[in-house]
Amino acid sequence: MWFELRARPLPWRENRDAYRIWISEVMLQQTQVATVIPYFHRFVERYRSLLELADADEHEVLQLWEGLGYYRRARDLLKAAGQLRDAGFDTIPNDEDLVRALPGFGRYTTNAVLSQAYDARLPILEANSTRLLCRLFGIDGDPKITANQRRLWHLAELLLPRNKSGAFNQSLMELGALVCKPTAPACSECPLKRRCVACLQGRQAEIPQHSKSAAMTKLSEVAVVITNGDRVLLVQRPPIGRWANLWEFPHGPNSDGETHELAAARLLEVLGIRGAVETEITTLRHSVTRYRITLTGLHIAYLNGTLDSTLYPNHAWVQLAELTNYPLSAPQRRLAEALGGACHGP
DNA sequence: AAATCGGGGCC
DNA sequence: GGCCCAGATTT
Repeated sequence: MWFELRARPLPWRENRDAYRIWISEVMLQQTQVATVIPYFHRFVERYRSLLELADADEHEVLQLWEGLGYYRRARDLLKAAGQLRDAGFDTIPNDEDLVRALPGFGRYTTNAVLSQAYDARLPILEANSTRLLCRLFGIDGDPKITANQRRLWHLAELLLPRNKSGAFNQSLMELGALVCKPTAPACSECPLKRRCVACLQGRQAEIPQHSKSAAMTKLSEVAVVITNGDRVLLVQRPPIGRWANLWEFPHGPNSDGETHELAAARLLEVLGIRGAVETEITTLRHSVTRYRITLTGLHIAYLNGTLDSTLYPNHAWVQLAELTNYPLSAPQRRLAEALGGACHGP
Protein backbone atom coordinates (compact mmCIF):
# COMPACT_ATOMS: atom_id res chain seq x y z
CA MET A 1 0.00 0.00 0.00
CA TRP A 2 2.97 2.26 0.53
CA PHE A 3 3.95 1.47 -3.02
CA GLU A 4 0.53 2.22 -4.47
CA LEU A 5 0.66 5.62 -2.84
CA ARG A 6 4.24 6.59 -3.40
CA ALA A 7 5.43 4.85 -6.55
CA ARG A 8 6.99 7.20 -9.07
CA PRO A 9 5.22 7.42 -12.43
CA LEU A 10 8.09 5.96 -14.44
CA PRO A 11 7.66 5.49 -18.20
CA TRP A 12 8.03 1.70 -18.03
CA ARG A 13 5.23 1.56 -15.50
CA GLU A 14 2.65 2.97 -17.90
CA ASN A 15 1.61 -0.53 -18.92
CA ARG A 16 2.80 -4.10 -18.46
CA ASP A 17 4.31 -4.57 -21.90
CA ALA A 18 7.00 -7.19 -21.30
CA TYR A 19 9.12 -5.69 -24.08
CA ARG A 20 9.21 -2.24 -22.52
CA ILE A 21 9.84 -3.67 -19.06
CA TRP A 22 12.72 -5.68 -20.47
CA ILE A 23 14.33 -2.65 -22.11
CA SER A 24 13.99 -0.67 -18.90
CA GLU A 25 15.48 -3.43 -16.75
CA VAL A 26 18.50 -3.81 -18.98
CA MET A 27 19.10 -0.07 -19.11
CA LEU A 28 18.74 0.13 -15.35
CA GLN A 29 21.53 -2.37 -14.75
CA GLN A 30 24.19 -0.45 -12.85
CA THR A 31 22.56 2.76 -14.03
CA GLN A 32 20.41 5.16 -12.07
CA VAL A 33 16.77 5.79 -12.86
CA ALA A 34 17.17 9.47 -13.72
CA THR A 35 19.90 8.65 -16.22
CA VAL A 36 17.85 5.97 -17.94
CA ILE A 37 14.60 7.86 -18.55
CA PRO A 38 15.60 9.87 -21.66
CA TYR A 39 17.39 6.84 -23.15
CA PHE A 40 14.33 4.70 -22.57
CA HIS A 41 12.06 7.14 -24.40
CA ARG A 42 14.35 7.33 -27.39
CA PHE A 43 14.83 3.58 -27.55
CA VAL A 44 11.22 2.41 -27.37
CA GLU A 45 10.19 5.11 -29.79
CA ARG A 46 12.74 3.93 -32.33
CA TYR A 47 12.03 0.23 -31.71
CA ARG A 48 8.45 -0.09 -30.59
CA SER A 49 8.36 -3.85 -30.25
CA LEU A 50 10.57 -6.87 -29.87
CA LEU A 51 10.18 -7.69 -33.57
CA GLU A 52 11.26 -4.20 -34.59
CA LEU A 53 14.30 -4.50 -32.36
CA ALA A 54 15.12 -7.95 -33.73
CA ASP A 55 15.48 -6.44 -37.20
CA ALA A 56 17.49 -3.45 -36.03
CA ASP A 57 20.96 -2.52 -37.18
CA GLU A 58 23.49 -3.14 -34.40
CA HIS A 59 25.39 0.02 -35.16
CA GLU A 60 22.24 2.06 -34.77
CA VAL A 61 21.35 0.31 -31.51
CA LEU A 62 24.81 1.08 -30.17
CA GLN A 63 24.44 4.71 -31.15
CA LEU A 64 21.19 4.92 -29.20
CA TRP A 65 23.12 3.40 -26.29
CA GLU A 66 25.92 5.98 -26.36
CA GLY A 67 26.41 7.37 -22.89
CA LEU A 68 24.96 4.44 -21.00
CA GLY A 69 28.11 2.33 -21.01
CA TYR A 70 28.37 -1.44 -20.63
CA TYR A 71 27.75 -1.82 -24.37
CA ARG A 72 27.49 -5.57 -24.03
CA ARG A 73 24.00 -4.92 -22.71
CA ALA A 74 22.97 -3.44 -26.06
CA ARG A 75 24.51 -6.26 -28.07
CA ASP A 76 22.84 -8.87 -25.88
CA LEU A 77 19.54 -7.04 -26.22
CA LEU A 78 19.76 -7.41 -29.97
CA LYS A 79 20.89 -11.04 -29.78
CA ALA A 80 18.07 -12.00 -27.45
CA ALA A 81 15.50 -10.26 -29.62
CA GLY A 82 16.74 -12.17 -32.65
CA GLN A 83 16.66 -15.48 -30.83
CA LEU A 84 13.12 -14.90 -29.64
CA ARG A 85 11.96 -13.86 -33.11
CA ASP A 86 13.59 -16.94 -34.64
CA ALA A 87 11.81 -19.08 -32.06
CA GLY A 88 8.49 -17.62 -33.12
CA PHE A 89 7.86 -15.22 -30.23
CA ASP A 90 6.76 -11.64 -30.62
CA THR A 91 7.40 -10.68 -27.02
CA ILE A 92 9.13 -11.99 -23.91
CA PRO A 93 7.32 -15.21 -23.04
CA ASN A 94 6.32 -16.08 -19.48
CA ASP A 95 8.78 -18.96 -19.30
CA GLU A 96 11.49 -18.68 -16.68
CA ASP A 97 13.87 -21.31 -18.06
CA LEU A 98 13.55 -20.12 -21.64
CA VAL A 99 14.10 -16.47 -20.76
CA ARG A 100 16.92 -17.19 -18.33
CA ALA A 101 18.86 -18.87 -21.12
CA LEU A 102 18.80 -15.77 -23.33
CA PRO A 103 21.89 -13.56 -23.50
CA GLY A 104 21.76 -10.74 -20.99
CA PHE A 105 19.22 -12.44 -18.73
CA GLY A 106 20.74 -13.23 -15.37
CA ARG A 107 18.74 -14.14 -12.31
CA TYR A 108 17.79 -10.59 -11.50
CA THR A 109 16.65 -9.48 -14.96
CA THR A 110 14.72 -12.68 -15.64
CA ASN A 111 12.82 -12.43 -12.39
CA ALA A 112 12.27 -8.70 -12.61
CA VAL A 113 10.80 -8.83 -16.11
CA LEU A 114 8.61 -11.87 -15.54
CA SER A 115 7.29 -10.70 -12.20
CA GLN A 116 6.50 -7.22 -13.45
CA ALA A 117 4.99 -8.32 -16.76
CA TYR A 118 3.21 -11.50 -15.69
CA ASP A 119 3.24 -11.50 -11.88
CA ALA A 120 5.45 -14.56 -12.04
CA ARG A 121 6.28 -15.46 -8.44
CA LEU A 122 10.01 -14.85 -8.68
CA PRO A 123 12.14 -12.85 -6.22
CA ILE A 124 14.55 -10.07 -7.13
CA LEU A 125 17.65 -8.79 -5.44
CA GLU A 126 19.51 -5.68 -6.52
CA ALA A 127 21.22 -2.68 -5.02
CA ASN A 128 18.14 -1.05 -3.45
CA SER A 129 16.53 -4.18 -2.05
CA THR A 130 19.93 -5.40 -0.85
CA ARG A 131 20.37 -2.27 1.23
CA LEU A 132 16.81 -2.45 2.53
CA LEU A 133 16.97 -6.12 3.50
CA CYS A 134 20.35 -5.74 5.14
CA ARG A 135 19.00 -2.98 7.37
CA LEU A 136 15.63 -4.61 7.98
CA PHE A 137 17.19 -7.86 9.18
CA GLY A 138 20.40 -6.40 10.56
CA ILE A 139 22.68 -8.32 8.26
CA ASP A 140 26.28 -7.54 9.15
CA GLY A 141 29.23 -7.78 6.86
CA ASP A 142 29.66 -7.11 3.19
CA PRO A 143 26.41 -7.96 1.36
CA LYS A 144 28.40 -8.90 -1.72
CA ILE A 145 30.04 -11.97 -0.24
CA THR A 146 28.53 -15.25 -1.32
CA ALA A 147 27.11 -16.25 2.04
CA ASN A 148 25.22 -12.99 2.39
CA GLN A 149 24.05 -13.10 -1.21
CA ARG A 150 22.49 -16.46 -0.47
CA ARG A 151 20.81 -15.15 2.68
CA LEU A 152 19.46 -12.12 0.87
CA TRP A 153 18.08 -14.08 -2.08
CA HIS A 154 16.49 -16.47 0.38
CA LEU A 155 14.87 -13.60 2.26
CA ALA A 156 13.62 -12.02 -0.94
CA GLU A 157 11.98 -15.32 -1.86
CA LEU A 158 10.58 -15.84 1.62
CA LEU A 159 8.97 -12.42 1.73
CA LEU A 160 7.43 -12.73 -1.72
CA PRO A 161 3.62 -12.68 -1.40
CA ARG A 162 1.35 -15.20 -3.09
CA ASN A 163 0.15 -12.74 -5.69
CA LYS A 164 1.07 -9.28 -6.97
CA SER A 165 4.70 -10.29 -6.79
CA GLY A 166 5.57 -7.76 -9.48
CA ALA A 167 4.30 -4.85 -7.44
CA PHE A 168 5.94 -6.29 -4.35
CA ASN A 169 9.32 -6.56 -6.02
CA GLN A 170 9.10 -3.02 -7.29
CA SER A 171 8.03 -1.75 -3.90
CA LEU A 172 11.18 -3.22 -2.36
CA MET A 173 13.27 -1.30 -4.86
CA GLU A 174 11.19 1.84 -4.62
CA LEU A 175 11.37 1.90 -0.85
CA GLY A 176 15.10 1.36 -1.04
CA ALA A 177 15.51 4.14 -3.57
CA LEU A 178 13.23 6.76 -2.00
CA VAL A 179 13.35 6.06 1.73
CA CYS A 180 16.02 3.53 2.64
CA LYS A 181 18.67 5.60 0.90
CA PRO A 182 22.41 4.87 1.11
CA THR A 183 23.06 7.96 3.21
CA ALA A 184 20.57 9.75 5.44
CA PRO A 185 17.69 7.28 5.13
CA ALA A 186 14.26 8.79 5.84
CA CYS A 187 13.41 6.30 8.57
CA SER A 188 10.74 8.52 10.10
CA GLU A 189 8.57 8.04 7.03
CA CYS A 190 9.39 4.35 6.57
CA PRO A 191 6.51 1.90 6.90
CA LEU A 192 8.97 -0.67 8.28
CA LYS A 193 10.56 1.51 10.96
CA ARG A 194 9.14 -0.49 13.84
CA ARG A 195 10.37 -3.77 12.41
CA CYS A 196 13.73 -2.65 11.11
CA VAL A 197 16.72 -3.92 13.09
CA ALA A 198 19.01 -1.15 11.86
CA CYS A 199 16.46 1.57 12.67
CA LEU A 200 15.60 0.19 16.10
CA GLN A 201 19.29 -0.07 16.95
CA GLY A 202 20.23 3.21 15.32
CA ARG A 203 22.72 1.46 13.05
CA GLN A 204 21.46 2.75 9.69
CA ALA A 205 24.85 4.22 8.92
CA GLU A 206 26.71 0.99 9.60
CA ILE A 207 24.47 -1.29 7.58
CA PRO A 208 25.06 -2.37 4.93
CA GLN A 209 28.75 -2.53 5.51
CA HIS A 210 30.66 -1.48 2.44
CA SER A 211 33.73 -3.46 1.57
CA LYS A 212 36.94 -1.58 1.89
CA SER A 213 38.49 -1.18 -1.52
CA ALA A 214 42.14 -1.89 -2.05
CA ALA A 215 44.48 0.97 -1.44
CA MET A 216 45.47 2.63 -4.65
CA THR A 217 48.60 4.51 -5.48
CA LYS A 218 47.88 7.59 -7.47
CA LEU A 219 49.28 7.78 -10.96
CA SER A 220 49.99 10.83 -13.01
CA GLU A 221 50.21 8.86 -16.22
CA VAL A 222 50.25 5.29 -17.29
CA ALA A 223 51.75 3.42 -20.15
CA VAL A 224 51.71 -0.08 -21.52
CA VAL A 225 54.61 -2.21 -22.66
CA ILE A 226 53.94 -4.99 -25.08
CA THR A 227 56.57 -7.48 -26.13
CA ASN A 228 56.57 -10.21 -28.70
CA GLY A 229 59.83 -12.11 -28.61
CA ASP A 230 62.54 -9.50 -28.95
CA ARG A 231 60.19 -6.84 -30.23
CA VAL A 232 58.97 -4.31 -27.72
CA LEU A 233 56.39 -1.61 -28.02
CA LEU A 234 55.53 1.10 -25.55
CA VAL A 235 52.09 2.62 -25.79
CA GLN A 236 50.76 5.48 -23.77
CA ARG A 237 47.49 4.87 -22.07
CA PRO A 238 44.79 6.66 -24.03
CA PRO A 239 42.85 9.44 -22.30
CA ILE A 240 39.80 7.22 -22.15
CA GLY A 241 39.53 3.48 -21.83
CA ARG A 242 40.55 1.16 -19.08
CA TRP A 243 42.93 -1.59 -18.16
CA ALA A 244 42.55 -4.23 -20.76
CA ASN A 245 43.76 -5.13 -24.18
CA LEU A 246 41.87 -2.17 -25.40
CA TRP A 247 42.74 1.22 -26.73
CA GLU A 248 40.66 4.03 -28.02
CA PHE A 249 41.76 6.70 -30.44
CA PRO A 250 40.00 9.77 -31.71
CA HIS A 251 38.86 9.77 -35.30
CA GLY A 252 40.91 11.48 -37.93
CA PRO A 253 44.67 11.87 -38.29
CA ASN A 254 46.91 11.90 -35.22
CA SER A 255 49.66 14.38 -34.51
CA ASP A 256 51.93 12.68 -37.01
CA GLY A 257 49.35 13.16 -39.73
CA GLU A 258 48.58 9.48 -40.11
CA THR A 259 45.11 8.09 -39.59
CA HIS A 260 44.56 6.06 -36.48
CA GLU A 261 43.53 3.12 -38.57
CA LEU A 262 47.00 3.29 -40.05
CA ALA A 263 48.53 3.79 -36.61
CA ALA A 264 46.81 0.65 -35.40
CA ALA A 265 48.08 -1.24 -38.40
CA ARG A 266 51.57 0.07 -37.71
CA LEU A 267 51.26 -1.04 -34.10
CA LEU A 268 50.57 -4.57 -35.25
CA GLU A 269 53.42 -4.44 -37.73
CA VAL A 270 55.88 -3.25 -35.12
CA LEU A 271 54.93 -6.24 -33.06
CA GLY A 272 55.44 -8.51 -36.03
CA ILE A 273 51.97 -9.87 -35.76
CA ARG A 274 49.95 -11.45 -38.48
CA GLY A 275 47.37 -14.05 -37.58
CA ALA A 276 47.57 -13.95 -33.81
CA VAL A 277 45.77 -10.67 -33.52
CA GLU A 278 42.35 -9.64 -34.61
CA THR A 279 41.16 -6.11 -34.48
CA GLU A 280 37.58 -5.20 -33.96
CA ILE A 281 36.60 -1.66 -34.75
CA THR A 282 33.48 -0.16 -33.26
CA THR A 283 32.35 3.38 -33.36
CA LEU A 284 31.12 4.34 -29.93
CA ARG A 285 30.80 8.05 -30.18
CA HIS A 286 31.20 10.03 -33.31
CA SER A 287 34.54 11.14 -31.99
CA VAL A 288 35.94 7.83 -30.80
CA THR A 289 36.89 4.58 -32.44
CA ARG A 290 37.66 1.57 -30.32
CA TYR A 291 40.19 -0.99 -31.37
CA ARG A 292 40.00 -4.27 -29.59
CA ILE A 293 43.26 -6.04 -30.08
CA THR A 294 43.53 -9.60 -28.94
CA LEU A 295 47.06 -10.04 -27.76
CA THR A 296 47.31 -13.78 -27.94
CA GLY A 297 50.66 -15.01 -26.78
CA LEU A 298 52.00 -11.57 -26.04
CA HIS A 299 53.25 -10.08 -22.82
CA ILE A 300 51.85 -6.88 -21.40
CA ALA A 301 53.06 -4.75 -18.52
CA TYR A 302 51.70 -1.54 -17.14
CA LEU A 303 53.87 1.13 -15.70
CA ASN A 304 54.01 4.68 -14.49
CA GLY A 305 55.57 7.55 -16.29
CA THR A 306 54.67 10.48 -18.43
CA LEU A 307 54.78 10.15 -22.16
CA ASP A 308 54.04 12.73 -24.74
CA SER A 309 53.04 10.79 -27.77
CA THR A 310 50.54 8.09 -28.53
CA LEU A 311 52.75 5.49 -30.11
CA TYR A 312 56.38 4.73 -29.39
CA PRO A 313 57.50 1.89 -31.62
CA ASN A 314 60.59 -0.07 -30.65
CA HIS A 315 61.24 1.49 -27.29
CA ALA A 316 63.00 -1.13 -25.24
CA TRP A 317 64.48 1.09 -22.58
CA VAL A 318 61.57 1.33 -20.20
CA GLN A 319 62.35 0.39 -16.65
CA LEU A 320 59.87 -1.99 -15.09
CA ALA A 321 60.95 -0.75 -11.69
CA GLU A 322 58.37 1.92 -12.20
CA LEU A 323 55.71 -0.71 -11.80
CA THR A 324 55.99 -0.52 -8.04
CA ASN A 325 52.96 0.15 -5.89
CA TYR A 326 50.31 0.12 -8.54
CA PRO A 327 47.73 -2.48 -7.52
CA LEU A 328 47.65 -4.51 -10.68
CA SER A 329 44.84 -6.95 -11.19
CA ALA A 330 45.79 -10.60 -11.05
CA PRO A 331 45.99 -11.09 -14.82
CA GLN A 332 47.91 -7.87 -15.20
CA ARG A 333 50.33 -8.98 -12.51
CA ARG A 334 50.84 -12.34 -14.15
CA LEU A 335 51.59 -10.64 -17.42
CA ALA A 336 53.96 -8.23 -15.79
CA GLU A 337 55.77 -11.08 -14.07
CA ALA A 338 55.90 -13.07 -17.27
CA LEU A 339 57.46 -10.08 -18.93
CA GLY A 340 60.10 -10.08 -16.24
CA GLY A 341 63.27 -8.21 -17.12
CA ALA A 342 62.63 -8.29 -20.82
CA CYS A 343 62.27 -4.56 -20.92
CA HIS A 344 65.48 -3.64 -19.16
CA GLY A 345 67.40 -1.46 -21.53
CA PRO A 346 70.66 0.50 -21.48
C1' DA B 1 35.57 -16.23 -6.26
C1' DA B 2 37.45 -12.72 -8.96
C1' DA B 3 37.82 -9.86 -12.99
C1' DT B 4 35.75 -7.27 -16.58
C1' DC B 5 32.62 -4.12 -18.71
C1' DG B 6 31.41 2.39 -18.30
C1' DG B 7 29.39 6.38 -17.80
C1' DG B 8 26.91 9.61 -14.89
C1' DG B 9 25.43 11.34 -10.29
C1' DC B 10 26.49 12.67 -5.86
C1' DC B 11 28.92 14.06 -1.48
C1' DG C 1 38.15 12.15 -5.94
C1' DG C 2 35.94 8.21 -4.17
C1' DC C 3 31.78 5.73 -3.98
C1' DC C 4 27.38 4.21 -5.86
C1' DC C 5 24.10 2.67 -9.31
C1' DA C 6 16.99 -2.04 -11.10
C1' DG C 7 23.98 -6.93 -13.10
C1' DA C 8 25.73 -10.34 -16.54
C1' DT C 9 29.36 -12.95 -18.26
C1' DT C 10 33.70 -15.12 -18.37
C1' DT C 11 37.56 -17.42 -16.37
